[in-house]
Amino acid sequence: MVYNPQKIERKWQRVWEEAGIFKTSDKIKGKKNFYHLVMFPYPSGDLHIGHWYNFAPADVYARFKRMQGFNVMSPIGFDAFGLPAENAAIKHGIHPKTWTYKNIERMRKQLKSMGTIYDWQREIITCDPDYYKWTQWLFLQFYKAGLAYRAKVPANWCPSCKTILANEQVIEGKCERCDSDVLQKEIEQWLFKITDYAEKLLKDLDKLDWPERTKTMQKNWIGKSEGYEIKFSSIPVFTTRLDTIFGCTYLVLAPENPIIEKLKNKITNYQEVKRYIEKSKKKTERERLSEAKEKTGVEIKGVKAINPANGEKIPIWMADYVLIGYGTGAIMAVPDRDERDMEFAKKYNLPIKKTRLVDSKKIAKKVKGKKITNYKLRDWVISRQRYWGVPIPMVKCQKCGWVPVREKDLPVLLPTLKDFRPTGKGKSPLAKSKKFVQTKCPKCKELAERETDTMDTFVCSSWYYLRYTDPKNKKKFADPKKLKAWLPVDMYIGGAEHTVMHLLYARFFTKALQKLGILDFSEPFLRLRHQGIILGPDGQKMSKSRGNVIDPDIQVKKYGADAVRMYLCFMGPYDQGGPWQPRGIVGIARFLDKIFNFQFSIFNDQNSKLKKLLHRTIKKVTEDIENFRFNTAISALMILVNEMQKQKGLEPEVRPTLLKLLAPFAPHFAEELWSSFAKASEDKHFDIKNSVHNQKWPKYNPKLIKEEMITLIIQVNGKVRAKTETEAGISKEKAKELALSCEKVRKWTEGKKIKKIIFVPDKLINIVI
RNA sequence: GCGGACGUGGUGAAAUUGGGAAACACUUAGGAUUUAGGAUCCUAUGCCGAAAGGUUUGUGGGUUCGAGUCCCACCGUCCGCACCA
Repeated sequence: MVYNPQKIERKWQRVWEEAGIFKTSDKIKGKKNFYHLVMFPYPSGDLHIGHWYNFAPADVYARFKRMQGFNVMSPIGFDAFGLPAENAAIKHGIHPKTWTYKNIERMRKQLKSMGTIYDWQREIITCDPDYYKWTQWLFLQFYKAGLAYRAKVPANWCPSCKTILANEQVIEGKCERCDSDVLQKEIEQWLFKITDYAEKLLKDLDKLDWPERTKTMQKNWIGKSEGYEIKFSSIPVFTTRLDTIFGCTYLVLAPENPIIEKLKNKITNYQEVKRYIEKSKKKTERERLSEAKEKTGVEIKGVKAINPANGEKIPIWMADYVLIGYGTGAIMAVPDRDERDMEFAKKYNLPIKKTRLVDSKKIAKKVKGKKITNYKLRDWVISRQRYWGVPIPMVKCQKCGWVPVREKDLPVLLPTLKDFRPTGKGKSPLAKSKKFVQTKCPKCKELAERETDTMDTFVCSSWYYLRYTDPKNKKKFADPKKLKAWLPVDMYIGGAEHTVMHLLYARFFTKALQKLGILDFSEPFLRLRHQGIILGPDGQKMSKSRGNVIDPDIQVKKYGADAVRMYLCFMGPYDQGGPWQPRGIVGIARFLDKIFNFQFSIFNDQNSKLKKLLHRTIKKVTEDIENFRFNTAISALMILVNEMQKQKGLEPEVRPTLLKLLAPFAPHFAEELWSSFAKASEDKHFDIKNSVHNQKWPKYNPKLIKEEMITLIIQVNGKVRAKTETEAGISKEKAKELALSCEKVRKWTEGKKIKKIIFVPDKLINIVI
């Protein structure tokens, strides 16, 4: 018999699908529900090896949990709205919708070839009206609760994508998607009040089983700091170091600070001030960042502020190193204590004064300071001036102002536009469709206009994990009973790049919906694990131009899906990723081949070495999968198989147990051998109910993993000089005797005085001379 | 600059609480089998050495009977934040 993975895999995928063995029901008697979730993919066109690395080891975990007796739900869907679909569609001259659904079709096929346990009946696609109807509904709930509001705020404008971006989507002053320099622009926008939840988002991190670095990054992003707000004359200032107030020698305002406009009449150099304001407005975010080393500023002449601590008159300056969006947009400068203030003071010859530290609380009382907590987190701008997204369900009426669309009129359908390209004028292409724009006011029924901006895609992905529990519900976004049955998510797996975007937004949504009484839990994802990034064989990021892309389809053709799954698990720690080694997968292929062609005979020996190894392997594989150490789990299986080969016969339980342990990693392979094994041993037709995947995960016998014989390490002065086999539980005295009788040891100890003996039971003895 | 993670053979990597460094693979070499190639099996494979033995976890120091693991300094890589007062 030759191991032919392609044939086997196709066969079993068909059998499983027909039998529906991976369909999930909301309740199974005697089983606990386990919600296992992978971050849903963006329908980019082809499944690349990175997707496989996300989904395959995750599927190993899901299958493992399933065999452990949990009722596992592992759903999949597509995060289908967003800029890339539009950009690709523009490039290829097709409609984003056509492009998206074509890609989904293709990716579905590829996903199925992986042999995952996804329940396809729960599939969701965020650009389906059946889905985004509820995205709009949730927006309306937020609006009613005051969590969605409209405001003219300075926001990040990407001139290439021609839309506003959230702070989280600007990386080093550049657009997260296209790398263009981002400009500051003031437009009226819809925002979500995520800042209301800053404290809760920060505090609740403590109760999550998430990677530490991810929690730290969220903490830093939220950026809490406590301090005081005090007034210098009429100018409020925020400081965390009120104790340094006696060293304050001048004030600095942000150029955008509205106080400057109010002081206009008193300012003697207003022209100069205005020029500076205009200049800093024109700078891109990145220019401001790159100029960070060289500070600039202008004195606001004609006005002075008074330091409330000592009554001193001090000058007021304006500089763009002070940010309008943080604190009060004004600082008290203490050059003696603050490097930045010192640099500025030196450049412009401002006074520098040695400060004496005082008690913050006392001085706060004296200067009437208010205790204030500030966060770096800003409200989430969700308006996008682009076509391929969820229409914001709001109507602007001349008489009534902004009015929400009535719930029964949802969804507000995204019109099919021929020209869907962004306009660049600060309005979405939807504004070009009269049919879409013209509507009646839901309140007064007069003619009115629809909002034409669409929502940030991250809104769609902030709640998709809720919809999976009840994806076809037409009356509710999800049935409360079903939500209760599954949520919160027990295990969430995906890339670390979503740390301050998706993962933060989803947490905010959950908290907001809890407050609205829609959900009864406060955190969506209890446990989180990240996968690393797979690099090309050359150790570089995979890219078409470098020609180092590994196509999973080709690997599957060559070695089979099971080998690809297993190799991805075997290559190293899951969160580390690393280069794909073309030769590496060969080792896995050989391993599977070896098992497939294994010739064996059965015999009984309750205490055989192999049986003990088997139970140790069960223990190791179980613990390793639970801890996402797939690589060492596989190496343990390899050790077992190597030992099996050395033995002349097998204990009856060895083979079936090995197949169970292999089942999560190589599901088709294990099923094939399991079925032929079942047929042979029971001489009846294999029944899918007895599938290896419906077997109970093996348990180890604690008695069998206890060692009776150990290898005692004998050290002299901490150096290994000998090893000896001896029975477990040997006493210190006996061990000493044994050690000193060793010829190799005597060579080192002869004629020397023993100072000390260190004995570690069942492990080692160290003779110090 | 600040914060975090990390640094182990030719390669991917292992290594409970400080206790055998390099498990498991890949690669390479030699051998068996084979018409040949491939596949498979056996042996070897950190470095120096014929061997005995010595030596090895980025560098330097420290704690300890004993350090890849703990502490200090430095070098390097990666990630995140980036004037947040």
